[in-house]
Amino acid sequence: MTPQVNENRTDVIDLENKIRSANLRPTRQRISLAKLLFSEGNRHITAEKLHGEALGKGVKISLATIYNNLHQFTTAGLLREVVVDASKSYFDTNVEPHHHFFHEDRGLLEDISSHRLTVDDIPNLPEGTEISSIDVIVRLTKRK
Amino acid sequence: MTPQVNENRTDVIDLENKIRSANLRPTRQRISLAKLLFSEGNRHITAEKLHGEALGKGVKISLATIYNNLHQFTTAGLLREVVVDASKSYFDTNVEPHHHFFHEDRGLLEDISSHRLTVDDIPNLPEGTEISSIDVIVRLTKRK
DNA sequence: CAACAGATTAGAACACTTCTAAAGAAGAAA
DNA sequence: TTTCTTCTTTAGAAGTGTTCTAATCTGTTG
Ligand SMILES: [Mn+2]
Ligand SMILES: [Mn+2]
Ligand SMILES: [Zn+2]
Ligand SMILES: [Zn+2]
Repeated sequence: MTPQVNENRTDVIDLENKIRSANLRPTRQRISLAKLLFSEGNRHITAEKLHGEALGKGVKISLATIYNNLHQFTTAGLLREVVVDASKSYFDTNVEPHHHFFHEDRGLLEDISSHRLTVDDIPNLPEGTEISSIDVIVRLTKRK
Repeated sequence: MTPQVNENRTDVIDLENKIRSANLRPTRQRISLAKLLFSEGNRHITAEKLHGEALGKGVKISLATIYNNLHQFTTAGLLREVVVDASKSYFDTNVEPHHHFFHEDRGLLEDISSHRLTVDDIPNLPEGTEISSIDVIVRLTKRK
C-alpha cells in the first residue's frame, strides 16, 4: 500500500512545515504532538489529556514538554486557550473566532461558529481599553 | 451620633437575616464576610483577596473559612462564581443574569447588564441537553 | 564534522483549593 | 440556665494543575 505510506510522509512534512513556520524546530516530540493535535479535525484538549494520549500511543514525552509546546503553539497562533473551568486549561486547535458549548458534566467543549451565534449591543468600552476577544460559553447540563 | 449607630445595627440585622435565610448560622466570621461582600454595591472578588481584606480590617478568620463560606453562599444563591481565569475563581455578588468586561491586565471584572448586551441565534442544543447558563466575557486590554 | 542555540527532561517548587480531624460556638430542649 | 446536638471554624496537611530549574540532549548552521 504505497499510497498510505506516501500520505503519511506528506502529512509529516506538512506538520514539520507548520512547526517551522512558527520558528520552532521540528523535534520528534513536536511532530508527535502536532500529529495528535492537527491531523484530524478540530480538538479541544487539556495538557494532561494530551500527555496521556501521547504516552498511550507510545510517544515518550514529558509533561513539561507538553506545556512548553502548548504555550509555544498558542503564542505562534496555532492554538488558542479557552477558559471554561477554573481549575484547568483547554487548548483549541480552531483558531478562527468562534464560541463554545461546554458540557459541564463531561468537561467537553464543542464549537459554535460565530456566524451562527452573534453578540449584539456591546456597550461602550471603558476609557482607554480595547477588545482583546469576546468569549461566549453556553454551559450545558443533561436535560432533566 | 445615634443615627449612625442605629444604621449599623440595622445593617447587621439585615445581614444576619440574609445568612439565616440561607439556613446558615450567623457566626462572627459569616457576618464579617457578609459585611465585606454585601454592604456596598456589587463586587467581584477572589478568595485570597477577600481573606486579605478581612485580615486588613482586623477580622480574624482562616482561609478555609473563606472558602467554606464562599461556596456555601454560592450554593445558597447569594453569590455566583465567574470563570475568567484558568488559575483562580472569582465570586460575584450580582446574581442576576449579566455579562462581564474583564480587564486582563488588572484581573478586574466589570458588569454588563444583559439588557444591554444580548446573545442572538443560539444554535439548536445538542440532543439531551439544556442550558445551565450563558457567559459572555468581553476581554479588554489597554488601548495601544 | 564542530559549535551553538534551542529543546527536552525529571523533579522541585508554586499557587490555589480542598481535606482532615479536633476544638469551639450556636441554637434547641428541658 | 444548663445540657445536648449539630454546625462551624481552624491549622495545617494534602491535592492538583502548572511553572521553574538546571542539567542533558538535539537540530541547525557553517
Ligand atoms: Mn497558560
Ligand atoms: Mn469552587
Ligand atoms: Zn473551539
Ligand atoms: Zn458580575
